[in-house]
Amino acid sequence: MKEKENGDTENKIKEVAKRLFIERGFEATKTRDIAKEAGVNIALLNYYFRSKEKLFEKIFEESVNQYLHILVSILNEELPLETKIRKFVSNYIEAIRQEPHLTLFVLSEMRYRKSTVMERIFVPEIKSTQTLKQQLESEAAAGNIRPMNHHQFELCIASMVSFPFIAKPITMAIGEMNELDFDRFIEDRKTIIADMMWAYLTCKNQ
Amino acid sequence: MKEKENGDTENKIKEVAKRLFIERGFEATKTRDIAKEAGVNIALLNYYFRSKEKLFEKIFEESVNQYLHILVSILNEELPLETKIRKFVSNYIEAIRQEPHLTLFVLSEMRYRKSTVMERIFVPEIKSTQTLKQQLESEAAAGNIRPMNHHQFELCIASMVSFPFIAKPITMAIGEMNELDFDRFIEDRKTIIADMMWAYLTCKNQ
DNA sequence: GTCTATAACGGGATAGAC
DNA sequence: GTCTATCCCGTTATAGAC
Repeated sequence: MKEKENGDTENKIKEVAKRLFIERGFEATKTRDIAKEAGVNIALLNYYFRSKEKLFEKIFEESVNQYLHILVSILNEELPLETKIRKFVSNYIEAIRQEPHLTLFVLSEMRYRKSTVMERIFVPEIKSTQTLKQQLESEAAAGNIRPMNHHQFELCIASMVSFPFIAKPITMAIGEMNELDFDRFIEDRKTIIADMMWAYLTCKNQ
Repeated sequence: MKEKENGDTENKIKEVAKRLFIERGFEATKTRDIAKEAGVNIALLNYYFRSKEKLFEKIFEESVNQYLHILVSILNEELPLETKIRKFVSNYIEAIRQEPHLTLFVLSEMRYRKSTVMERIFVPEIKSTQTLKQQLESEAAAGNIRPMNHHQFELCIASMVSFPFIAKPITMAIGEMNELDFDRFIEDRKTIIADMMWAYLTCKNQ
């Protein structure tokens, strides 16, 4: 009876599969590679998950959930607007740093796979975030900031935070950066992005 | 002798292949699909391009070039900074509208294919764009704008412009948009993005 | 649960006729 | 140049022993 120290083969497979899927995408990931790196046989993948497709769907759904929890949790906190923006940008960046390939993975798989994940999970979860919207509206009504569509607002932040990671090879090549330079570049961005959003909302000299 | 009205089979193949590669990526695009949609046989692909790999490389290189010409041409024009920003954002958005899948295609293929395209073409082309950099520096020296690293500046614009297209399905779902709504949303962004960049650069009340 | 062996299939590439 | 037929490999999935 073979018994790995911590037992669970199923999790080992899923863990490896997740890493490979995220790095390479669905098509480029071969079941053989997953099995090999997990130290088991292909037959086991099918024993636990029935098919490559099913295994992928499970992982994709988990990834989307993981990605969402990064975002949503912060948005509903009770904080003054400027503080919230700064905290959100900073946490968002840190979260992506933990799993830098996740964004591009989700976006590229989303494009030609008509997964039901989006309607089932993504949209409901995101729409639960109404606090920020109300905050923008009331601050604008009070004349403290300029009025702004909250979707535009959110998309600006999401863009500026995640794009450098999505386009990391290009960013690094153009700026002639090494890994350390890139980290510093991203660190600087925390302030820049928050300042920029805040400048736009509050700037008087238009 | 079969002669199509406009002759060139080779171009027909390349055209179809380009569309499919851009829509689906390298791995998910099958030579059989290309041949079928081009109305020819697989043997012809290899006759003209030797292999799927070679065909792809050619198309990928062309796509990168196409993408770059969108960007670089505007950046070197002699225009006042604010005008240049507004024109750049607007033209960039229009260019992406012509080929909305191109950005995600280039970025996702870039990630796990160690193509030589980037070092050979991308970097030299982008680095030819020094005008904007100098402009930012001299305006800052004159006290007209706040000092800002030009890579950060460029990346902010590129992010906010291209991200909504990369994440189009998500953007549309969250905002409950149809195609027309999305177009309007993007149209609004032209002003928002330019205003935001300009507000950041010139805002006094920090 | 885990393995070996093998079935079943799909996909890229080529030979050779026209 | 363009086709048909075919090869051959890699990949997914399953049967069946342990």
